[in-house]
Amino acid sequence: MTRAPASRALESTPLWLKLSSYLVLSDEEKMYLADLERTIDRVSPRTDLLQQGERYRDVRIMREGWAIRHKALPDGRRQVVNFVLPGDIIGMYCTLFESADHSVTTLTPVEVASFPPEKIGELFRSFPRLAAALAWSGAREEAIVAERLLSLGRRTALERTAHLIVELLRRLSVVNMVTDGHFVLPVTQEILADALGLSIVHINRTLRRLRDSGLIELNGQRITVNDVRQLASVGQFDELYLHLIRAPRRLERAFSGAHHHNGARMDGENRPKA
Amino acid sequence: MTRAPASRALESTPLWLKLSSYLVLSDEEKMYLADLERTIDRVSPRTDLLQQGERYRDVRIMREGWAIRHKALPDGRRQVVNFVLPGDIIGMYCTLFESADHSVTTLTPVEVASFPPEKIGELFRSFPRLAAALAWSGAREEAIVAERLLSLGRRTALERTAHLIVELLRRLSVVNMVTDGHFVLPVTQEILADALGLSIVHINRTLRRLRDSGLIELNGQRITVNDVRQLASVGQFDELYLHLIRAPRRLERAFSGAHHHNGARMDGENRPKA
DNA sequence: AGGCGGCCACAACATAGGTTAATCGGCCGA
DNA sequence: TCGGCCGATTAACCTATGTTGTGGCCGCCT
Repeated sequence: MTRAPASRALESTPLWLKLSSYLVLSDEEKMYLADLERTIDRVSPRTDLLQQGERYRDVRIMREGWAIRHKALPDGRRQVVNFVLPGDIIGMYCTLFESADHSVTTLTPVEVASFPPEKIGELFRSFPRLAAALAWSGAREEAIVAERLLSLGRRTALERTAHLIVELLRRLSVVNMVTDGHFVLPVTQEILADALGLSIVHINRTLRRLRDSGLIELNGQRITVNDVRQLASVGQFDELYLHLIRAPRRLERAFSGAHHHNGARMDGENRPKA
Repeated sequence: MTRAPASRALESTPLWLKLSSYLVLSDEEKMYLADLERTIDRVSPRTDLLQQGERYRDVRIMREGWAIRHKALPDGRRQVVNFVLPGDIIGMYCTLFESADHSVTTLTPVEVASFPPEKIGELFRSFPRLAAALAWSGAREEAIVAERLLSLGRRTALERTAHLIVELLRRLSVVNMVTDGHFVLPVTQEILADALGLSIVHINRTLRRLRDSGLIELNGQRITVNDVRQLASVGQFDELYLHLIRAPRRLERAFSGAHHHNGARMDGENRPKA
């Protein structure tokens, strides 16, 4: 793990992009966020950022690369709970727990920022709108896991696989990682299998079917989605669960501090005072 | 739905019991919590407290009875995401989303409290320790869903079923709903099937196996767990994911407000449970 | 260059779990 | 009291997915 200076503090980081799709945030908030992303580590592929049973440390922001959040059974069976993509947060509520009930492992070279969990409290106090945006990001993660539960419980292998591909497409779009319907999927079939609750052989069969039907193409790690509509329909994909809609108006009342009398609007370009 | 006056405002509600297992809270905090639970509704069995696609309204606290959180596919297949037990919160972060991606339906007569979501912001500002405890409860829910994902993806039918029974036993214990290893399981086999991603027939077979092996007994809605250890071992149950351990010390730094000088210590007279 | 390990691919076979269908008992409303 | 309905139970049969095993490709090390 290499620690490196932040090179693009005031550029648009993936997290910033993601949060911006939800809430218009002020420059001041952008600066605070940039500060959270100041301490940066570079991590090699196939490295654990966190291990099941281990004590939690810092909160982390994924800036670049892919990782997986996964849980293992004592006998080695493994389930990938979710993919960690640029702009995702790792262990946002880690202070609340004594130790981690899952592992996080990098798939590619990764760039992560870390900050001490106390910052979260500070955030809620001083930048409630930003905190709300982060809370949204966290709640959305839960929604994604719940949707994957629906997949594993009630969708067939073909449906699950199609659904996952569309989900990744949508999530990656938000952070500008999709061009013309294709993106890099730095994932072995074993990992896909562990994410979808299938055997590696069956994932292979299923991908073949999707390729044969012309819905997707695979060249190495690049996947091209030829017909999103149809793929989404195969996977019974309904993007409601991604909660991509902008923040509802009522958010202001709930999260902005009553002790900040600045009249800031939740959906405007206004900003609360520090 | 009948609205009724709160009858036991200052008694120990299930939520209070649950939070107390995590954090020792002050009388002031108890009173604030009681205030959140002041507006109470009674709801009949098989009633939706929330419907997929519907706009979110209030935050709710389950005080009595059971409900399920579930998601449905357009063709009717259904997955139960989680059981909502007394002391659980429904839609804690509901302000953040425009509309619900799941439904919540009662299984028994239910007593729920409702409060407007703005209270959550107030909570974070004025009662940070209580807010931390609620955040813990929410984060734990996510952990439970992730563990169920592991079940559906990688555990066999027998393992899943055993695991769920032990999980319910543990969760119900915290709110004093278990006596001598037996509790009321107000659930049809169809619901169990939908929770475990199995067919109704196969759940039946599986329960039979568990009964035949003497691990559990079923009489109507009462289930008796004869040998928790062994049942846990069948289900590869590791309670780590329930995060039942008392709040870590570092919590105080993160969540307590810097502008609050109430002298309450985050870890009170706590000690980790054996 | 040769060998090795990781990953993909596919065929042949095995099985956990799904489906269909029939029976039974309990509860409730007419 | 008599249906009628809902849920549990079980048997017989079926299929989606798992398992085992082989071969091929490619990159990497020595």
